[in-house]
Amino acid sequence: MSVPLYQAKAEMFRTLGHPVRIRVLELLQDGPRPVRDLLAEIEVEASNLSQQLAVLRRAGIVTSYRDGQLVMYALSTSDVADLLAAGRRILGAVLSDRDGLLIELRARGR
Amino acid sequence: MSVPLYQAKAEMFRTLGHPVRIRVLELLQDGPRPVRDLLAEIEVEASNLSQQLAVLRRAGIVTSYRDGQLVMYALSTSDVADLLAAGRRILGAVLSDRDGLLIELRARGR
DNA sequence: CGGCGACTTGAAAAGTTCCGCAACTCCGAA
DNA sequence: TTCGGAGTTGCGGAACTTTTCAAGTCGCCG
Repeated sequence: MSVPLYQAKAEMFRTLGHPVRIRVLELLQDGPRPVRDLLAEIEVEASNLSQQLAVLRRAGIVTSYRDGQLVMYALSTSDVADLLAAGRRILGAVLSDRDGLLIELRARGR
Repeated sequence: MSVPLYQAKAEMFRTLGHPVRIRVLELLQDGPRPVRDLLAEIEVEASNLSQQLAVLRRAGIVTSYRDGQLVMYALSTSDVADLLAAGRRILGAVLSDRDGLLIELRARGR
């Protein structure tokens, strides 16, 4: 066992710590999607999205495959959805006194 | 409009993405603890630990208070424990997928 | 009061991550 | 075969984080 467990955990959380990556994961919660779709929903350069997807792929959080001329991405495990849900709950708890984000959180769930 | 929600989420995950901070949170899961204790369990300089604690404090994930000559830290919400548990599950899923792949590769002599 | 132990803060150096650009690969259609 | 669309990769500089060291605060004991 070369990498200590707490370091592997830290790496995993750090992998989620980027706005584009969070948005990708939220979109993938509803099922696999082609890069084209992700690109249409997230305002970012193609090369930037591609780099963020590579980060998620390297961490083993998503998988990709080619379907004809499109490249599809999917969550590698549905546990990711639980993690995002737990994150949402903490954000709710932490923001509950200040910052109007809480209202947005309740209204949209994402 | 304040900070977009997906950015607040990303910041929260980024906050957890550091080995020392993960260890602190794991130790705090069993209840409040003084800095002295944390320092004894985590191999790091006092000033470094203090900076990491400040990061967690600023993010609202932990709270601190003074008790006599000691400073105590505690999780600000028990939801943090759920998040760590969800992280652990994903790590398990991701690592076992990798192992599975490794075994398959070995079996095929590639 | 003065010193000590327990922490925190500030600031600079060292280390990482992010981002746009250009160059690339790959597939399918003409 | 050549073209174009869909993605990916490499690179360098800007932006951010982490670490370290020195100096600072705070409460307690003698």
